[in-house]
Amino acid sequence: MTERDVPPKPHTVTIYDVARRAGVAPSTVSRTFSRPGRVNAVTAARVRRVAAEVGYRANPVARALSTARTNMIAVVILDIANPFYAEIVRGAQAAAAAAGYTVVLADAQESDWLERSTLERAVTAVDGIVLASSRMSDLAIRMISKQKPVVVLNRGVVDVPCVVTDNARGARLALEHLSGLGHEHVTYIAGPEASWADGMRWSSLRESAAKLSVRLRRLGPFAPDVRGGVQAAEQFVAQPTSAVVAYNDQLAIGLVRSLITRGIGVPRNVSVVGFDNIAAADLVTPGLTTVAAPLYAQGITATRHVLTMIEGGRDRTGQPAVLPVRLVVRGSTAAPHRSLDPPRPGRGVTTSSP
Amino acid sequence: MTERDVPPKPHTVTIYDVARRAGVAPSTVSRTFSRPGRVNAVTAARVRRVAAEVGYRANPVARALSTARTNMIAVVILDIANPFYAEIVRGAQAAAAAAGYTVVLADAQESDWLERSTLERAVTAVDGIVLASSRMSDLAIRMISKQKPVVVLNRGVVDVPCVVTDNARGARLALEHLSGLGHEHVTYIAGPEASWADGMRWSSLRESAAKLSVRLRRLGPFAPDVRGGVQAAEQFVAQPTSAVVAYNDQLAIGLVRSLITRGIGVPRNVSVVGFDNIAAADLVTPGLTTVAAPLYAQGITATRHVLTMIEGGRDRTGQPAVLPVRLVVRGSTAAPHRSLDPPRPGRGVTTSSP
DNA sequence: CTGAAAGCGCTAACAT
DNA sequence: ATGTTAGCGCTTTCAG
Repeated sequence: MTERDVPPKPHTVTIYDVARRAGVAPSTVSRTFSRPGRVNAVTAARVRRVAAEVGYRANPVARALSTARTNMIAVVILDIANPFYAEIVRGAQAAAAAAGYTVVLADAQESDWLERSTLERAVTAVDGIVLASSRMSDLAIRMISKQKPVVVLNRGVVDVPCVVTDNARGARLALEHLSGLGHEHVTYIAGPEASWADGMRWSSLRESAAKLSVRLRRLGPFAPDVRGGVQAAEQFVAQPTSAVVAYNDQLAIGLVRSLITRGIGVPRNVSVVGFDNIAAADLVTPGLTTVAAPLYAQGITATRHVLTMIEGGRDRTGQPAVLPVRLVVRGSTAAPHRSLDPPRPGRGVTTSSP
Repeated sequence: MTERDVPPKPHTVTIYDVARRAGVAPSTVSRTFSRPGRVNAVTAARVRRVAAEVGYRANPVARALSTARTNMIAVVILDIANPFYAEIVRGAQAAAAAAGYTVVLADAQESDWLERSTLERAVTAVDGIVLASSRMSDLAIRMISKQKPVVVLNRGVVDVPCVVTDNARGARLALEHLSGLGHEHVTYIAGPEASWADGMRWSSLRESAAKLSVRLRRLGPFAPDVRGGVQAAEQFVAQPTSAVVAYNDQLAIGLVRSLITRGIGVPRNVSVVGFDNIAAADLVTPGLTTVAAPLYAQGITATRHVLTMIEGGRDRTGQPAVLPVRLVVRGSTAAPHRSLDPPRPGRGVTTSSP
């Protein structure tokens, strides 16, 4: 019934078909598409017309073989279900598209092994790679970075170009906000041990805590998702503080939800601030105060960077590019409720942990 | 300082290098990898050893050019930020990987135009395509389906293989559940007009309503996200019913949230059931009762199907494959609270809309 | 079972 | 500005 049952011979139209029908050499057809300007305007026009008529479509594979460029870059993410990556991917896609590149998304599903094997296959087929958070070792990353242009997001790896957010400033902003509100004792809900960002956030928090005279405590590590936040709540309620900073928004959201379920008010009894500013941060109740990361910009920046490297630009393996952050204040933070605040009143004075 | 500054000649190791070093013909090396069995066991072993030694890695592009198979399939999704697709993609990836294929994820960003242009480029570079919900017209889909194997998810398109969920049964289950609880008047919060699934759900709901003697009303269309649910709430509260069925979980979640904010209890005053059973359905409070779609299975099924078509299998363009659904009952549904239930008591008796 | 040779479709020097 | 001629790295007949 449909026409598609008929043609058993899907002979692809090649450059030669067009060349013959247009009365020019194959190379001219090629040039018309890949090197416009190096061909007479009217000839080019004719070629294009014929190409359109016969429905010619350049075979990207053949082109790739001869140019050694696939015009694809791989963006590796840890978990496609994590909303954190959505904006990053969008940015990457936008930057890539603008340069004529296609993004191949690889979901590592939080598995170091899967990430490596996926990359193993991909590395040969793409021109560059953006690692949007990686579970691989620095060594492994450095290794593949020797084969293809690689830039790492949200993590510092020696000898490999990186783009990170200003975790130090973010941590400071969060703590200053809390301190300004009157909180003197805050808990940090840590993310995965292997997370570079977690380390940065914690150490910056410690520094700021010292300066601001707030006592800081750490709980964790926890999985960086809502479930992890629920677990964190269990430990937290044992000896609560009036404020908490969580490794990321999902952890914070899980914590808040669990706290509320237990009858502990947010921000009435506990103020919570997260990191990242994922879309959900604005949807939960109360809205989550969080350190906003320029997700889209991260994707753009990282991708532009690989693109530059691909085009021959020197991989300025210097300091990582650091993107600015800002504090988005929503409903999850408020001045402490004296009655429930200091677990051990009269004792809390200054200093953070050593 | 690093070794990578030295080699200005990244000469790739080819089949020829291996062949020479192993003392066999290039074709033998090729066979060793692509056609094992057609080569003497010990020769093969030697080749493999040498290959490993020199770090040979087959160039997928060259292979693709000569075989006309890229071993990649494209999975097109509407919105990477929509959690609905996460599991589908996982399933697709699993099925693809099992068959030695790589998934290229294309995010259409809810844009018909972007979807088409992306596909335009991808179609030449992949062996098959899975359209996990598409905004394109049936005609456009049918068009590309003539160039490459395509299977459509969650939508019926004539002459194109599809895999859908049992919307009819899902709608029935939802309504039976509500009816069984004692609800006699339910509102359907509709999704996008262009959604095939929305049409199916609505018509099935109508049928079931007639049989169960529940009065059914429709509100919408609304964007299929949390924000849409919030909007729906505004209209809903004007003339509420004791129960509502939403086009999808996100809409339901937005509705519930908004209702609670307005002081309307769920399920105390209004029972809500969604569709899809996305991860968040189990995380919100109260948990969302929903018609669970076998997301992962959808991805698997659709992908296996394209794979079959790619391998030459006849594209059984018959009836769409329909996957089973089940009702997951959580906290968002309960027996109606007589006091607030029928907007106009004494009137509600039977029949649904025509 | 293994060699030799002919491309896959396109681009990239060389020539003209 | 356009035509010619080699390949890119791999698979695949076709012989031996």
